Amino acid sequence: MARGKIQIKKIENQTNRQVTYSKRRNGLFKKANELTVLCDAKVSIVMISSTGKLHEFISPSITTKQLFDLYQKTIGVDIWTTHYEKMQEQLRKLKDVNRNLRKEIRQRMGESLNDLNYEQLEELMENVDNSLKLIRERKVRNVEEIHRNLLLEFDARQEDPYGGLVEQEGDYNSVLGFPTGGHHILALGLQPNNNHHHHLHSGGGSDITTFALG
Amino acid sequence: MARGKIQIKKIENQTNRQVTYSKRRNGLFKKANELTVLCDAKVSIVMISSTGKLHEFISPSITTKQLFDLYQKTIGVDIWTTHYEKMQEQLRKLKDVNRNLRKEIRQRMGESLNDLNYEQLEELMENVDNSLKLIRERKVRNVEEIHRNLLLEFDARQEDPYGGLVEQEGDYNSVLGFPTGGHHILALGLQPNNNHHHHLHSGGGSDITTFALG
DNA sequence: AACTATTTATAAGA
DNA sequence: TTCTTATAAATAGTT
Repeated sequence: MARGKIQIKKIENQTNRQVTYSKRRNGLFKKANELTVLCDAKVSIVMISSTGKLHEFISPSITTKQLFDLYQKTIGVDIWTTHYEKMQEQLRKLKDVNRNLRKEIRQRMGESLNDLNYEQLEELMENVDNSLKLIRERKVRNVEEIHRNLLLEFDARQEDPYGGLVEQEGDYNSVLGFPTGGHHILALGLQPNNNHHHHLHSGGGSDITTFALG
Repeated sequence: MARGKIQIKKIENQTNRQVTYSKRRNGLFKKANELTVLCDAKVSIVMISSTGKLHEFISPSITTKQLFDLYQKTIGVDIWTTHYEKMQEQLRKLKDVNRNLRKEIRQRMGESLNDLNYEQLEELMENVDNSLKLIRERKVRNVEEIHRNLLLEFDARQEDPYGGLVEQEGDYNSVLGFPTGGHHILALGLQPNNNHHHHLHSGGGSDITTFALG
């Protein structure tokens, strides 16, 4: 738009393209800022260059998060889906597992036995009978020995209070051999990525920021 | 920028402000589109006018959601914290419950008894002993009756397979009276809001869209 | 990063 | 909202 008109098509020369990107980005952000002030509007601009750099402009009166929240509330697009879909799946599976655990306990307590057929009932009975023997056997042991073990246990548990995460413990599988439907608990890495490069682009208390993609 | 220079400050006359907003918004979107094409960049603009209308521009090569995902991955700031913080808390509590349930089962099976003192061991033994009696008693019942109950149960469970959600079942509380730390599971409403008003702003296969806030 | 000839955006008016 | 147009602002090509 100066020293000659240009066609609006991709600039093939990479250097030219980057220079133009930089100049026009500044122009765009300046315009966005003017619009913010003149019209009392809220503007968010996020852009990624052909080299993968991320730049953003955000009106001073709002945060990007707030605008994103508003955006998703207004448009209804499930922006969060990819992030909480996995967690919801994990939650659902944990609830299933807990449900099965509760059921097993109830059965071991002599409740909810209607779900069991005769063979399962017999199996359960033998299992509980055997458990009772174990417990009784244990009970008759010297109390001092129990106490000594407790102290040893206590030391060990200082480092690993619960013996690992649920994921490491694996799926719920009934000791009585009830089908569990093949549930699988996934390990998820849901911590925010923090090893980013953070670089303030424009001075003067502006809200224009530049980030490098990981 | 024409017929006289203007100060970059809020236009007080509302009509003027809206006219300027509309004109400059078009200008900004045009510039954004040129930048997209010329420099092979990806640009997202979301803006909210002083009257609460939401407008957006997005480069054809990407969706707003993709750019948002990329934004959060790049910047890593916990934009989503408020959304998944609650879920993480819920996950943590479910895992606690899960852990306690597993522990109780192990103890009922005669394992992990070192955590128990003598009184608890005795209580457990009596409990299991009583459970065994219940199960044995049940086992001697007529198999036909069991079968009849099974059929009745089956019909009932068609509607409500698991008898309610974990939330409704309440926290885990050991039947043996172990402390649970007062855990509380929260119910979350995390469904995206879909009752939005959707209105295409610009023609010509553009990616410029206008939304009215609910 | 600066310069500047030109193109483009737009404020005010219709 | 759209058009017109004088003028301010942005910027392509150059240094």
